[in-house]
Amino acid sequence: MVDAGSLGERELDVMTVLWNDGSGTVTEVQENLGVPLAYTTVLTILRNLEAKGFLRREEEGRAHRYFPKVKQRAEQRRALARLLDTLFAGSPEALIAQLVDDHDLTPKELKRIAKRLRDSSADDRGAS
Amino acid sequence: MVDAGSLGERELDVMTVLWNDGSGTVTEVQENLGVPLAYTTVLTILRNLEAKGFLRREEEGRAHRYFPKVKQRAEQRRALARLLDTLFAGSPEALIAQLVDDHDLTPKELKRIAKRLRDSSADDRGAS
DNA sequence: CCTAAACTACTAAGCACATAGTATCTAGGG
DNA sequence: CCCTAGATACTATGTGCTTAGTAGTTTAGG
Repeated sequence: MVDAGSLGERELDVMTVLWNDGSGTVTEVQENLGVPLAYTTVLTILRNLEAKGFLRREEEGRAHRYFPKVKQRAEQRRALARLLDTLFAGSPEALIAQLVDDHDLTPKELKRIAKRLRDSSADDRGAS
Repeated sequence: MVDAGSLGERELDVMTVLWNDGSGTVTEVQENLGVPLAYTTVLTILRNLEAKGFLRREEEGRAHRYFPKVKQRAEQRRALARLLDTLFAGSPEALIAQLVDDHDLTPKELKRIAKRLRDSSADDRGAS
């Protein structure tokens, strides 16, 4: 199958901890996970993620320290692209509209986003 | 497990066909799927989706016609919320920024979206 | 009436993810 | 030297998704 693309729910949780903290041992990850999981469960997930190329590992004393090998940015992009393709028919407009309609975006946030869009827009029209 | 929440990849493909067309028989769905799947495979997916409550079924002659029971909107919302929570730390801004930065958007689209945001913003501030 | 075609129901195999137990190793304190 | 604590490696179970085959039913045509 060599999907190598999609992370499972828990796998994603674990990756998120590592992205936030930069690195972690099994114990550290276990502690920083929202959900309570057995030590060995966390270890298994980490090993699976390593096998799939999402992490690398360094020895640290008698333990191992795990580091993200892929950037969160890359996963964000991948997941977003997939969501766009599947549920939103490839229309970013539809997605953003949904976001605006469904979420409690404050006017403040909206203004910031609108500004960002305007800036970006300007760039696209001919930066420098 | 009664997850009832997340659709698999193919399940989502099938739902998309039904959302687009309004309804479909096994053969119709099979034909409108991008991927080539055996008739019985499509049937199985449809039955599974029905069992999970995503579809309902009506007899039509000797065949069955399947209808979406959940709205695409609902699934969009669910999937978007989930993506937001997991990979984007609950920040719609970050998500939109990503969308913009990844240059999936033409200036034209950006302008339309910005307008939509402005309108929404106005609403929030107090539409007259 | 009988056969072919279309359709459904039942069954099944393969794989990935979630979860965790047992066995083993290693370092440090008595 | 021995034992305990902490760590990893190996193994295992349950579940869900994907894919599809086989058996059975129903309908239309000859």
